[in-house]
Amino acid sequence: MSISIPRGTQDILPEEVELWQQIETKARELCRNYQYQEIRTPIFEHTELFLRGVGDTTDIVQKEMYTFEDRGGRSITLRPEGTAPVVRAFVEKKMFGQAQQPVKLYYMGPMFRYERPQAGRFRQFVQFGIEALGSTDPAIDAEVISLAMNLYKEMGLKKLKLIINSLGDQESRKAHREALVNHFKPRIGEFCHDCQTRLEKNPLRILDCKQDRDHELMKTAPSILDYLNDESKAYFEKVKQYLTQLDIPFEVDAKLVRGLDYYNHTTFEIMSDVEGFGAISTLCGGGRYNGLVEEIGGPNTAGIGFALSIERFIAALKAEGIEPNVGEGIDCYLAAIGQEAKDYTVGLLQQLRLAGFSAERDYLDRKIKAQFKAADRLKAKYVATLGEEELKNNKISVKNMATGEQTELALDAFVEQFLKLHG
RNA sequence: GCGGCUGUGGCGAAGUGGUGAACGCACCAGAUUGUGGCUCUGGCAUUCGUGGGUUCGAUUCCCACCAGUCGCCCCA
Repeated sequence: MSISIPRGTQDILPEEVELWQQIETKARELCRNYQYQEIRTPIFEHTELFLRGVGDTTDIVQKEMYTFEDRGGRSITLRPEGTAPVVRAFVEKKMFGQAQQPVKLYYMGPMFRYERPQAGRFRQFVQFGIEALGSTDPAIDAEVISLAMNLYKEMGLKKLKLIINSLGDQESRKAHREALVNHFKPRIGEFCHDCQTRLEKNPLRILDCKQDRDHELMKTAPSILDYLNDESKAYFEKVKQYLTQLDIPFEVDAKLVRGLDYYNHTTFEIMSDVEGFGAISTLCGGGRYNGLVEEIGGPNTAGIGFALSIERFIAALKAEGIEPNVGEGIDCYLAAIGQEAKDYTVGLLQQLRLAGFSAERDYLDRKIKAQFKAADRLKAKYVATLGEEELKNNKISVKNMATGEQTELALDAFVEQFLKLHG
């Protein structure tokens, strides 16, 4: 073994690519129906974008970014998530001014986070995500959630769990934040080191702490849902109403906070509910981020979106025993005996392919028997054999591999006659 | 960043401190000198992750490192 693949990355081999493409195709199709358009942003951005966009108290920024200095001395970061880059493009290309509003975008591509790999976690992974910018209608929250749910369902996943929460607007968050600080401050010494830091920076995330989850103050902690002002409460109710209307079951979890700083109002997560799935069961996460566009330097614009990982999608499909459709066999394998015949197949092969058939031949100078074996492995529907006899008589033998039937076609009209035979 | 487990041919997998490292699958060849899927026969690891140590001797014992894997933190 010489050089190996970098830690946390993976080669997706042809066999596996089949499933990837099925998911990608389904996602694009769904986006078309929902009227989300693809946007492609660079794989790296100025580090500053993520510091501002993702939030400098987050784990992503604090310990997971692939950051380096380029030759011009600029600090560059491989994108750890897709929302900040999309918002950057939205602001920079002034999409807030385009005729079609709200602006509904989707992206699909690799993201990078420097983490210790484990089941369902990679250093390079592929996210599919959508963003709807410029609307505060709760119906679009439901639309975003439903797109993700429908993608999973259409690929065959059954065991899904949707969890939603509302963090409320600025005013509600502020009131809740104060209540949290007052609640934890007197006894913060009993909490883990991280929580002590969180108290000042982002007390909301204390609720998310797994280490101190059993502490009595956790159970009595003020719930965000009790601090939503009337407007926020009404908004959340409307989102839930639409989800119900769409027959999408959900669970409300007031502790669902999400790791990124920019969220407000609706947050949600879709988890796999399959027995024996890895420790990481979150398939998709998202939420509303009404202040983010302004933070990045654009006009006050509402936004909501989600991101899901294709790797975890595939893991969930496998956990539920869903197999990709196996590829069809090839139409014709050209077997040849003797150099003259082998030379002749070069042209025939091209004719077949240009006529729309999938066709293959032997390139390892194998014997006829081995060529048939290869054809069988390719699940060839027909094998056309060309030898001295055929060449002499301007014929080519064509065998139907399923029935074993063999017929002869005119060599100089092979493709036309094969077209009829193949149907 | 921390912890558990693992590291033998293309893949799966047994094994022992001491001449030649089971077996299965896959692959290749032949039986069948121009025809696949079945069967039979034969072939296929100067070598047991890397480096060091213990020993007369190590794939097997010890240490370090590396890699994989699962979990913690956190996330997609």
